[in-house]
Amino acid sequence: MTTTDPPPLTPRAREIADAGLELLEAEGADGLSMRRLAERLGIRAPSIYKHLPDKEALEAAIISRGFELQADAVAAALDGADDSLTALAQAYRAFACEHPHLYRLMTAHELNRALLTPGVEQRAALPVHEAVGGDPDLARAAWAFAHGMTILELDRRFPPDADLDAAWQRGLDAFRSTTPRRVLDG
Amino acid sequence: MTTTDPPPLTPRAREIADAGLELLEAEGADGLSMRRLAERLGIRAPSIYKHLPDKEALEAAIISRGFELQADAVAAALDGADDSLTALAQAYRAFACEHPHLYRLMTAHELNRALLTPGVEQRAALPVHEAVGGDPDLARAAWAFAHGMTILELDRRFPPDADLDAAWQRGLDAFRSTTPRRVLDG
DNA sequence: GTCTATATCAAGATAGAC
DNA sequence: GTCTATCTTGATATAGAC
Repeated sequence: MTTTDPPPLTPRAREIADAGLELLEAEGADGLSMRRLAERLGIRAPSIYKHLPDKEALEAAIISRGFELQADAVAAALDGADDSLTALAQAYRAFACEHPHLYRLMTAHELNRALLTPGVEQRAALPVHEAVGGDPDLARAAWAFAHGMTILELDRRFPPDADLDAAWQRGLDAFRSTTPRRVLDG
Repeated sequence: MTTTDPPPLTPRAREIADAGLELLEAEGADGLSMRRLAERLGIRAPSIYKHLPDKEALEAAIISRGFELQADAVAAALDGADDSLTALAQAYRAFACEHPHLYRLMTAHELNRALLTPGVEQRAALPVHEAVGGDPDLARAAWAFAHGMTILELDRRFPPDADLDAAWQRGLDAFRSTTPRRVLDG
């Protein structure tokens, strides 16, 4: 199977996507319309279509940028940390809390990967796989835990008095106390 | 603080909400409009407003029904099961896979609890707390894991070749191998 | 690269008659 | 309990001039 990478963004398309990210962070996904984005850029909505084919491409550009920002934030937190699993979890949660609308756009829908900048999603996912010792099943379980904690917090699904730091601790302890399949096999 | 429970639904409002649930399951959240719901009921959209104040109330009625269905499904699966954690996880995942649009509506947004049927959300959450031995922090961590696995599967965020059964196993093993705080304290 | 003008569509909701 | 008629809003997107 061959898939074609999306054409790289022109400089102007990048500017538009950056403004879209700002708008998303300020107003949420509902506020991210072509009209409002144009308003923020000081142009009219139809002009955007000269640089990006449609709204899906705009969102994909924003999501790609989000994965880059997330990977950078996690890499910085992991640099020199002695407890990599805790550092990873803290960085993951902090990124989402600082960019809640972006995190939701990145995670809370199906994703047309063909529209993303190649490799960005994998780069963002890599630290989780490394932190659990390379077991892909365990990595997926740990990611699910982190995403669940994160999205439920953002959506205020936990009781207001819930101690989320404690819940994170209990979950991370659980994943620490289990044995990677790679160890059992090796 | 006193909060007022929503008025109970009239029989006709229940019929409308039931039809709304069917429409949601058939067409997804985007298909759940007042117009299309009316069409399914053989009436005109404005008539709905004689029975439910607005769309938010309709959604709350559907979500309340969803919690009831979920609690029933989980209770049935737990009845007589020897491994309650596994049975709970399987029932949770199965419910979501059988009612993906309903599960999303129930979980993937903020929730105005004041509009829900009193107690339904707590009843649905109770089995998780019991399965982990009563530690609320551990229960929240386990719920986050289950929700993360579930919503990432529904949104097709795992690689197509990922072994999700194995990932569930690894996660459940992790939570099994950890020590409930209640045990440490007691 | 941006504009005006417009097409197309669909949403939630209300007023008031019957 | 349902109807018709309508309001209001806002969305994505295209054609074609400048």
